[in-house]
Amino acid sequence: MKERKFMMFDVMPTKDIVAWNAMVAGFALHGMSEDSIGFVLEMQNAGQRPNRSTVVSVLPVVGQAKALRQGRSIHGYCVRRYFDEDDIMVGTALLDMYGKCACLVYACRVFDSMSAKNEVTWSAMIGGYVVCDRMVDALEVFDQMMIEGSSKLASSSLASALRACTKLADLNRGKIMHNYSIKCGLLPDITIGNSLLSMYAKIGSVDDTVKYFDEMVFKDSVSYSAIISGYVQNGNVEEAFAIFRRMQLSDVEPDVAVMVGIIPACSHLAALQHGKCTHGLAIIHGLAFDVSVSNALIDMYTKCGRIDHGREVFDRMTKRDIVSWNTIIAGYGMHGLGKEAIFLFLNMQTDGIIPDDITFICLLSACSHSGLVTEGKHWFHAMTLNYGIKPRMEHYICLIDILGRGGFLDEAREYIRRMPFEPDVRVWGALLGACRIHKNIELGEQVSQMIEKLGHESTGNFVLLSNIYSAAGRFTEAAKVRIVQRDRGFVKSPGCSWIEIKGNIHAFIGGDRSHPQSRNIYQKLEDLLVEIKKLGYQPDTSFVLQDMDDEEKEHALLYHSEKLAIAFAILSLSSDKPIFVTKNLRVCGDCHTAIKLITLVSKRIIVVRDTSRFHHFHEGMCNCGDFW
DNA sequence: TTAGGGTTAG
Repeated sequence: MKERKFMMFDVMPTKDIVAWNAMVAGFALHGMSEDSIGFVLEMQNAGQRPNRSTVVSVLPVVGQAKALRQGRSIHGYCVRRYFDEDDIMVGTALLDMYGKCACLVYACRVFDSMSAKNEVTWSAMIGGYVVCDRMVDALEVFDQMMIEGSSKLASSSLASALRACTKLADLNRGKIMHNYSIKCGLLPDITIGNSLLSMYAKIGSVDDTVKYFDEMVFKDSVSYSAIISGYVQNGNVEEAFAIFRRMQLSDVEPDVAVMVGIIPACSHLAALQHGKCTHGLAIIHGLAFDVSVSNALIDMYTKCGRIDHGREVFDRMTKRDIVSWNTIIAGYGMHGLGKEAIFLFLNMQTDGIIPDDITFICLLSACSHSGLVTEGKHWFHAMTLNYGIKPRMEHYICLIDILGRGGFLDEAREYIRRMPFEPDVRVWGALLGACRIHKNIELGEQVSQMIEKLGHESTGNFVLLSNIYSAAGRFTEAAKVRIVQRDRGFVKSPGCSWIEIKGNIHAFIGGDRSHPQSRNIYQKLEDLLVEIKKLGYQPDTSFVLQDMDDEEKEHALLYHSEKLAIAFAILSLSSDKPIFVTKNLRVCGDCHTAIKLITLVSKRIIVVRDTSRFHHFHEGMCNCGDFW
């Protein structure tokens, strides 16, 4: 505010209400919420009474800052001065502010009390429900508006309604709105165009999306980021890269949102070379030092196996937000570096950032991956006692995971019993996973029954129970579980591992012989098997689900996708290069043992990312301590 | 006074 001394405003000999309001609106326009709100207080101190225009200028800023306390006091001021009576603009600004502050009860109260509403009022109410994740209600208000027909249809209302359809994955309704926007002539509106594109990319087929994208007459950076992030969130990573390349050939410049959309595509593939190229592009376009882009880069590097690069990006940031800290803490957790994760958690607070509920999920999962049972329990309780954050289902899942992996199955069961809300299938799933690790058949069966009662079986849980039986040699029961799984339509997705060599992704499925170098790969694997058997490797056939004879089982294990990817990497990379493999499922226990020994015979460092974490294999050891 | 794209966990 010091610079203000030099402003025109300060040199004005007399300041009327118009001048004060212009300043409030000016700060608001530049997103300077604190200054805008502060100025309203300052004008009152200077003896100037805010009028309707002041209120209408400052309320959107209050909403943006989610400053409910100030918003309520402004509301009180409006009531005292009768501004809220029959003034559509004041009423709309108030209800919009309440909506943005997630205070829907008040938003609705203002909305219902308004005797006259215009299209902006309806739009603000629909938007309020969308902000608060109440999509069904948002669409109900939209319908009500259409039935009443007293206001014209604002494109903002349609945009919010389309967003509700997207969140609800309601493609049919979205398509109806698409037709409706054509009828109303709203399609050329870029906001509507991009909302439709975003909807198709997030819930439609790739064909639908490309068709619509190609039909768009005008495309801006929002169009590109909408389609790219929509694709990435849906797992259509290749298609996202294709659109990104099209963008580079177009005259549209990438912006922060485009970069933040495409960077996770590299993380999905664990494609470090792609990630580095994208990082380079962000630097060229002057976007690499943006907080959100840096956050996405930290995430990308940690998920591509390079926690060191992630840390470099983190250390170089001049400004960090809560996402930066959560991302780096989660990164250390994933790499099994729990102590460092706790150290950073403490550092973030000295840096003035208050941990949120997500921070604790990152921290607890870090404790789980590092076997830090005492620390995990401590932070779970401290979260409520010292930080006032009530544990959600996700926090319980982490806690059960920590206790379960650590072998404290009874304690985990007790925590579930004492939960203040009903545990969902994921909580039971965490306990079932622990039963698999610690081979506790009795509890495993009980937990499976609980999961069945909930009626939310998933493929993963069937596989876990089947594994528990197989590990105990009870193949009849294991087979029964698999039959039930098949009859109920759950299909186990095939294990797939991939590796990036010189910027190309090579993917392998178990037993796969489609790779051009398949013969060499299988030969290499046979050679490795001979070598590691000399070191005492015995195939752990309990990880084979089928009741085959031992020789068959050994073959099924030998050709698991992660082993194929590693054999190919040893053939393709010079011996000083670490090998990074990514798998779409958890690493199998037998592969885990085999890979430890492979690091000894091949003198390689092997890093495997599975769905849960990173395994750093080096000199016959894995940093997960054999719990994952 | 309203509206389109983005990063963290599970």
